[in-house]
Amino acid sequence: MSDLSAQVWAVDALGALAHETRLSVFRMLVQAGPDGMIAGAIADRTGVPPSTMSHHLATLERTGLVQSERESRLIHYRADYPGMRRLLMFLMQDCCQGAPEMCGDLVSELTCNPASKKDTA
Amino acid sequence: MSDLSAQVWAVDALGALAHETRLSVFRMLVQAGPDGMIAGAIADRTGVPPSTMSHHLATLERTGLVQSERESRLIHYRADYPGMRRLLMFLMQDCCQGAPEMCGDLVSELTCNPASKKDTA
DNA sequence: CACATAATTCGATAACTATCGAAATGAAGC
DNA sequence: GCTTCATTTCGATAGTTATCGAATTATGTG
Repeated sequence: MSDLSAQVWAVDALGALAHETRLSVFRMLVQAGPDGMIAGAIADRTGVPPSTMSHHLATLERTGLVQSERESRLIHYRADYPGMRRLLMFLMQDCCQGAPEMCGDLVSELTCNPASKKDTA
Repeated sequence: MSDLSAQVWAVDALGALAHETRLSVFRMLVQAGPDGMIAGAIADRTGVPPSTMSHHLATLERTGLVQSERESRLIHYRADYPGMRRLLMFLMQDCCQGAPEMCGDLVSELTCNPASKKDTA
């Protein structure tokens, strides 16, 4: 049962990331770390009008890829790490069936180049 | 340079998978293994008319997630493993920056539960 | 070459998604 | 309780993507 509805969710989550603006925002929020960013700052930094950005953020939140929290007048958005992890798990496990040609050694490649290319070969 | 254009490609590839029919087809092709499946069989098995399926397959192929090869009158489609691997790499490395909360231990979870849930918790 | 079969491309229509200004909501501060 | 500021919701329009039958191309067979 989990598999069919997992796919329905995955289609939605993939669709949420399948947009230039939304993918940039998600990456920006990953970079921003646990504090995330304020809605207005996200709109400013991307040059997208607030009402448009609000829709994009709602799309990302609806699929569980970002979370929001109001702090007085400001709304903080942050990347939802478990949500993204769930998507990666779906792709590797349910979709690719863990096939090593696709999934193998991915993490060790990351571990050797942890999120920056400063480290020389 | 690679990062900006990698994102443009990723948006396309994510969009290719962000469709119920196309995601099912991709999973079906992973299951089918290296021989892949014939176009008509894919259409039959999903109940989607051939012309519609042809568009979906073209979308998947355009983004490098499947490959096709003609064998006389039949066209074989197969999952493009390096293409999917590239997408997983993008998501883990460029998008998530290898953050362990999202990317950590994914492969070991796969290794312990290789593509089946028979194994109890 | 006529024929049959596999698949694609064309073309029109329907369905969905994106965009953004204007109006509404929510939260403070005076 | 009026004002201001941050953000969302509404609503209309534009743009993109999906769908599928009909026409076309590619390939093999008698």
